[in-house]
Amino acid sequence: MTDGLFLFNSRTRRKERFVPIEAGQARVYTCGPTVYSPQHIGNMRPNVFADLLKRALLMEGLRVTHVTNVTDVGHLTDDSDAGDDKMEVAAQKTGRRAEEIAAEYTGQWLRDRRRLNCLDPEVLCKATEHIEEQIEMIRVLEEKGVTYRIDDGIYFDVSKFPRYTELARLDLDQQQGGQRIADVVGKKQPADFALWKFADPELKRQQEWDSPWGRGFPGWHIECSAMSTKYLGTRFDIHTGGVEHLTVHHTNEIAQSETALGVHPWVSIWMHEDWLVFGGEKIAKSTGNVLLLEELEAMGISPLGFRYFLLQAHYRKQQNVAEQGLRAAETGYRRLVAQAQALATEGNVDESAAQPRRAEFREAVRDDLNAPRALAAATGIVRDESLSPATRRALLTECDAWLGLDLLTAELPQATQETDPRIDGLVAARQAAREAKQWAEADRIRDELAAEQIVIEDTPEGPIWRRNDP
RNA sequence: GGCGCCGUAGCCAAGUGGUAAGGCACGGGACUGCAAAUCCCUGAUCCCCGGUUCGAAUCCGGGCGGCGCCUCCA
Repeated sequence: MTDGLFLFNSRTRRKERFVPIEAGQARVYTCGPTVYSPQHIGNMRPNVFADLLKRALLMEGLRVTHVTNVTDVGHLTDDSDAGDDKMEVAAQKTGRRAEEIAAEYTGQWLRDRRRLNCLDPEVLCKATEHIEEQIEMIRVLEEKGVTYRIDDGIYFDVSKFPRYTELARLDLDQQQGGQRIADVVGKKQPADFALWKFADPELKRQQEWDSPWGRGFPGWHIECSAMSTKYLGTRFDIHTGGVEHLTVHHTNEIAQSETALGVHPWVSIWMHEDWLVFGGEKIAKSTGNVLLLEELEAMGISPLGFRYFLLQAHYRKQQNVAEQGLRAAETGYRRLVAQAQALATEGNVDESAAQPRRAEFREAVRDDLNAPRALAAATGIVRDESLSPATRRALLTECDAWLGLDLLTAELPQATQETDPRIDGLVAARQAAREAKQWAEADRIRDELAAEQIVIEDTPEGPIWRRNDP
């Protein structure tokens, strides 16, 4: 592994050197959230991962067009339409409009992304605003003769797409799909999936549209194909998403897109991040063990402390989330920031001395976004006393362009910001006792405050206090 | 049943053929009236068995254990 950015391609299952389709320009599509409920920390890993990818591409000097979708139309719980529509269910439960729910959770997601220092995508597109494009793509597929109509909707016939099993290396005869859910009657083969679903006249949906095939709503997979084509063209460089999408969603996207657009490969590199697990189980809405970013903050884990946590593991491996690990990350993050910011600003930058350290960091980034190694390299820079403080600062600024941890600019929580007359009084009383060398009294007050989770720190400028993290 | 991932110090986690990164915790030290905060130091032969090799955590074979996907979920 020498020059260039190497990325693991799920399609070939190898690390490959990234070569953009158009020189100097990278086009990336990321499967975004379905906004029927709050996005939890498990959902944030793909955001941070995609952000690291984007920053790595920028670091290579490329222009980046990053497109992310928001699924704001309830797709169905499965392709065969045997389950409930999550947007519709959420709307019914709360008595609110689907649009209202979507707007709320889209906003929450964007806020959390930004607090995690994820760069905004160049294009943020919503499924409901691209119904036309989806219908158009389905129309093209129909013209090409790969669709068929049954009572339930318009379906894609996967037998018409020979490369169907390629991405996930499927053995269709051995797939056990349809075992846990009832299959739709009339499908030619289990893997066929809906492009357009007909509205059930009995059931009044909030979200339905007219189409050449009748009133209804789009199948889940078509939105990504239609919107990526609109904003990135008929072929683009990188498509990211969670591992669980390999077998169904991305496989179906490829079938639709390559058939409709007549291209291959439609996407050069497919990248998939693995799950965050908690107590031996994935963190997901379906398992119910979700935790929100704001809940993390209430525990004393800052958003960037959580980003640091995520950077400690490689994106292609499952990462264990546990309170101890989160706290370890928060502590490690604060110390790293404090050390970085303590570096003197004056002095010269020694370029030749900086080079090996820079190389070490970039090597890690270029090796399939190896964040743990990159983070270790940055930690090494802060503490490398053979480098002048100015050199270290300069290097850390470069590193942070990728890490996104605000190493030199973050404002750490200050201990003395809070004022409380009673506590301030006790702290002052203790200080007076100390000055009178009445140690027993001083310690008694300190113990009293400690019992309420208040910690006193004696600094050269006098005592300060803070509440211990819960 | 098919596809895939993983098992490294107390915890998290890099490393994928040449003799074990990093973080946190613990312990020791400095500092402190004692603490806290801070700084310094300190720990593992890599799930088990067999094989290949001059040499394996790293490759191959066989076990044991955990996780994910094949419904929606990042």
